[in-house]
Order: sequence, then C-alpha cells, then structure tokens
Amino acid sequence: MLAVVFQVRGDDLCLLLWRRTENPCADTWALPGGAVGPDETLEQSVRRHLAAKVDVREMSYLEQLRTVSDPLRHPGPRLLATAYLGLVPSDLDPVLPADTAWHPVGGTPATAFDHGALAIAGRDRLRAKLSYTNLGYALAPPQFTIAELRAVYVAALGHDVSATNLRRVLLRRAVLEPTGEIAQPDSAGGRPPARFRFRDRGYRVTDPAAVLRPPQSRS
Amino acid sequence: MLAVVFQVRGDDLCLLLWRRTENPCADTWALPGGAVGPDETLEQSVRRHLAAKVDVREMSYLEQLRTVSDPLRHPGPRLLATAYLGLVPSDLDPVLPADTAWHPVGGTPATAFDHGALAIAGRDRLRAKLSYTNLGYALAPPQFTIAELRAVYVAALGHDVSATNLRRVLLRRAVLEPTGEIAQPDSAGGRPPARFRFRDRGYRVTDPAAVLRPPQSRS
DNA sequence: GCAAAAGTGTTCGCCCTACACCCATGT
DNA sequence: ACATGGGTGTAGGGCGAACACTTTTGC
Repeated sequence: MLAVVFQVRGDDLCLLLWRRTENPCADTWALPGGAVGPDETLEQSVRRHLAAKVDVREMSYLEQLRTVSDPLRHPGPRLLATAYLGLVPSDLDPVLPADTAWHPVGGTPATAFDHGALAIAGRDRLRAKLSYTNLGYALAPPQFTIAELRAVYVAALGHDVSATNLRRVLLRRAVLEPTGEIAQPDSAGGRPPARFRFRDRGYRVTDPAAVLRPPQSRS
Repeated sequence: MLAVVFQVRGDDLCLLLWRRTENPCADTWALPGGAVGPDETLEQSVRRHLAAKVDVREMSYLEQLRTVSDPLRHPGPRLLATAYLGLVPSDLDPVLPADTAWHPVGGTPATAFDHGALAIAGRDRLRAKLSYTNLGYALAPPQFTIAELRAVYVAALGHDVSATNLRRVLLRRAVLEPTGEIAQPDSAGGRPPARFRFRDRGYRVTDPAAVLRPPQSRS
C-alpha cells in the first residue's frame, strides 16, 4: 500500500517522500506506505499509516490510483502494492518526521522502485480532474481570493491560468460562491478582492463533457 | 483477481458471468476470476484465466478498474481482489463453458459478493470513456456502417444516439475513416451505406475536454 | 493624478445538437 | 413514382479564451 500525497506549497505542487536508508534502494526517496492490517480496508490503511508516521491527518481527498503487480517491481518476494492519490489543503503544514519531506514535482530526486511512475500517474490524474470536477477544494484553503486560487491552479496544473476565466468558469458551474467578505488589498494598493469558498467540500463532477449525451427531452 | 467483461450482443450490452454451484453464494452469478500466479502480473493473470476457462482470447481492451479490500466482502479469510474491465468486439462469439453465460446489464440476476457493484463501476467507466476516447474500436467489428456503429453505441450507452451526429463527431475527431467500400442496401431499399473503420485500434483520448487548458502560444 | 489589482463587457471561434433537405437504391 | 434509409447543409445555442475596459484601492 502506497500513498501519492500532493500539496501546493508556495509556487510548487509538492509530493511527500520518505528517504530510504536501507538497501535495496538506500539513499533514494520513496512513497510513504506500509503493510495492510488483516481487518482494515486499503483506504483505512492509507489513512492510518499517514496519520501515524507522518502526522498527515487532514487529507481532503483520497482516491485509489492503481495496483501494481509486476513480479520484478521489487526485489525479493513478489509484492503487490495499491497506490492511493491523496491531497492536503495548502493552508496546512503537518509536522513531518526527520526522514520525510515535501519535494516539488519536476525537481523530484531519484525515486525507489516504480514509485516515480506512480507519482506521475497521480499528478496526471490530479491535473485531469481539476479540469472537469470541483477537486480544487481539496487543494485550496477554506477561503481565498481568486488570485490565491489562481496560484493554486497554476502550481498544480503547471501552466498559466487566467484569473478572469478561472473566475467565470468556476462561478458559472456553481463550484465557487462568494463569502461576502472583502479581503485587504495588497500593500501596493489595488481594488480589494472578494473572498470565495468552494460550495461543496466533497468531490463532484461538474462538467461531464458528455458528448453523445442523451437527446434533450424537451418540455 | 476478477474480470468485468462486456460485449454488445444484439441490442444489449452484456456482461460475462459464471454460475456458482457451491456455497457461499450458491446459485448466484459471479464475475470470472481466479488466483494470481507468483510470477505473473495481474493483467497477465486476467488474460490467462479468461483464455483458459472461458476461451475469451480476443480481448480488444483491458484496463484495471479497482481493487476491493473490505474485510467483510467475502466470508472466511480476508481476500483482496483487483477487478479489470475487459471488452470483446461484437463480431466474435467465443465458446463458453456450460456454467458461464452473457447477461444483459440491467437484467442482471443476483450476483455474489460485491460483484454487482464492480459490474456497475465497469459499465460506468465504459460509458464515460466512450464519450471522450476512441474506445468504440473495442466494441465494434473491424468494419461497419454508421447505422451498425450507432447500434453498438446505443446498446453500450443505454440511450438513443443520432446517427447524423455520431458520424460527424467521430469523423471530425479523426476517430473513424471510410474504407472506400459501399455496403449493400437493406432488403427494403435505401441508399447503400459507406463502410468505416476505426483509424487506430489502440486506446486514444480524443477529447481532453481540458477546460483551463494552457494558453495558446500563438504563432 | 497615477499605478496596481479586481472585476465586467464583449467578441470571437469552436463544437455539438437538431432538423430540414438532398441522394441513391429497391419495389 | 414512392418508400426507405444514408448522407449533407445549415441554423442555433452554449461555452471558453482573449482582451479591452471599468472599478476601487494605496501612494
């Protein structure tokens, strides 16, 4: 059982990694994980390990990524592993043990086994779902201005995003709602921005984008 | 390891099921599956079991669905199972053992354990991917008229599809290409239809639908 | 007044749907 | 000729990107 945990920190999308000190793969970085207990589900196991070893309790989203099974993926006896994609909101800063740290994806160091491929798969799944779901709620703090939210999307997607269009798209889809509050303008002046929140703090598909959708039953 | 295998047969999307004769869950229908060998990947295992026990060799598509892990999902010792989604083209008719059969989804009989939920998950994944990928190639025969392809999509999606729009969408996306051949008209007359094929017989995402896509680098 | 940042109006193009119409064949 | 099914033309709506413009603040 492995966890691909992302958090936007500063301008980067970061991945939680753990430094291996023993062979095999000593001095490389690995995904956090561990054995599954006999009476827990895989998801419970992920949450347990992350809470116990890494003090990451506030996981805003957790989804099964995939199960890897290559007999050669790991030296020694055949080892299956189910990887999960986890997200942590950008306003939290969980305390980490000395051997674990956040690494910007892209500047990721050498990773153990097939963990690098799993991290890429997780990153791509995150990026895809940011486009057609409300998954941003899992990366963003409870409240934010459009500019702050834009920074989260830019970090996660890895390319520029227009604040104007981000605002319009997410409001039209009723993903965001204004809180009514107005934030303080930047030190350099400027119009004070409105604060927003995500309407739902649970996963929702907002744009089925279903081409070939069922014909309109006109009223 | 379990397999959720679909094929369009006639007007129905059908699921391959196997009749259990022993307890637990005697006289219910179950997904085909079996144990994973020590030196094979999960995917190899799915292919092996289906080829050996069910004579389904020509799987046009195979994708991991998810791994279920509930300790109570199965009586007795805790049993993990990774489910795969498999598709068989509609022009094949593999010979099946006496205890296995195709069942129209929707008219599915009582299923064992959590297999019903896995079947639904597989069906929904198939339906979603038909909209934004070229996955139709895995359900359709090598050549077909638009009317025949439409029948496949109607069966798989479970709702009506306009032949006019299906044609245009799939041609614009360069998913289909004409073979140049013209089929015989129906017995009742009518203009003879052109034959088409899928341009790629491998999985391809044709409509990233990526809202929030990277800004245009205008030339 | 001026710079800076937020927010709005507007245009443009693309894509999908729906529906009317034309085409090619059998009877 | 007419019915039947295949194929094309076209109009309408929706949505997102781009960009100009207005609003509200600090200096």
